[in-house]
Amino acid sequence: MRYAKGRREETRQRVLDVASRRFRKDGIEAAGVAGLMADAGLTHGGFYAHFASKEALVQDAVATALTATRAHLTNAVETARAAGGDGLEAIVATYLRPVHRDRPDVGCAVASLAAELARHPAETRLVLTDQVAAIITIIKAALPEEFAGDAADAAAMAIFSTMVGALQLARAVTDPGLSDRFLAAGREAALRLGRRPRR
Amino acid sequence: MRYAKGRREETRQRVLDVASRRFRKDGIEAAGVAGLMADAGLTHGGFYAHFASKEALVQDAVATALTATRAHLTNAVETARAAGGDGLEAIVATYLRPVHRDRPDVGCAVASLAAELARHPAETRLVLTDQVAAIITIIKAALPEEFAGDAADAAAMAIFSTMVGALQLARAVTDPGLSDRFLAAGREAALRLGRRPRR
DNA sequence: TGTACATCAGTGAACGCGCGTTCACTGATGTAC
DNA sequence: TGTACATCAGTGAACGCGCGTTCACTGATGTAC
Repeated sequence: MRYAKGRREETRQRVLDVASRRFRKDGIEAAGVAGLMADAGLTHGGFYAHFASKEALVQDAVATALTATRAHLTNAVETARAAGGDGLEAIVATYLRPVHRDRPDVGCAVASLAAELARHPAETRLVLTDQVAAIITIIKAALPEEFAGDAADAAAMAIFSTMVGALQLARAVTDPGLSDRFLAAGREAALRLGRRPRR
Repeated sequence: MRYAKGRREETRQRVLDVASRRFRKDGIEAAGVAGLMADAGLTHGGFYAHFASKEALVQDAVATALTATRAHLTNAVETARAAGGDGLEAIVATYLRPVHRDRPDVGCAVASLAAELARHPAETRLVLTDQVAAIITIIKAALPEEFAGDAADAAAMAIFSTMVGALQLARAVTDPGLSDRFLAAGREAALRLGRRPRR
């Protein structure tokens, strides 16, 4: 049957939303096309009316997920600054919160998928690269004025690396106390990396 | 046929070595039992004479891989100290070397598999947890004397988080220059986290 | 020492299942007259 | 305004393939006599 005007785009968005959550929760390989479509209330055959391949969906889903994560980070910075607080503190507190550890499905796709995406085609890794660069820019903008140029880039990259690693370790480890300590150690370290070195 | 005395253990080790490399290179899910056995020069049916399940192999392979990684780190510390150098510098330089980024198959399984292992059964995650704790202990022992107790643990956990995150980002990103800068930023940050805060 | 037999690592076919993708088909809607 | 028809998102069966696991079987070796 032919469907009403905005329906096609609406369906595409629904599949994209389902995929971006399932990929982050279960991994890309473990989330099959048929299951994603079922979650979106459709049968699997219709998938290719919206995406050229599963890999094309992965690219769109990674971009969608990380665009949302960037919005969360930007919003955290703005809210903190409006209240007279520190932008970097807001980023670090948001990223290394227990709820972020416990809800990978709505969390940062870099933490949940970077290792898996490293094995994907260059086109897919390029999407990730652009998103990572944009996140680095957000962190850089939240750094104190003392940081400039290459030093600011390096600090932002180190802070992001620390947050990604700490979140993953907090998720992987079975001991809840150790998990909490990875989050706390990551927060403390990320903030320290955002201060001007005293040397 | 019945085989010579040490043959069973020899075969088991060969499968384990193949698995620990393939898991790190391709991911656990992407490395199938049949393929692993073929790489070990065997047919897939014999797999269950050595391992109760693929998950049991995963547990052994993760332990094997990370035991080797711990040995590399310990060795780097000892070699550096014997030459009058710094233990932490040796760890950081070893971990965030370009060759480690480019050879995940023989590298740290935490960097390549932490996110995937976070979705595995508790028994498997426990193996990872023990190995992570042992790595933290190695890093802690390479810290300056000023660090003590909880502060030393936190510093070691932050340093490991930074190294894991930086290595993953260096692997995932398509831009070689950006990749190198993630390694360099990670090295600088990890070393800074290993110095006593001046405040 | 020589012979008979039990052992068991390894083989290869088969199990049911899910994977990504293709394709002939459906049928309510938008468009053309 | 009313009718005929083209459109195309979505359906569901089918494609070949690989997955983890099971199982009857093989046959050189170690053991028992």
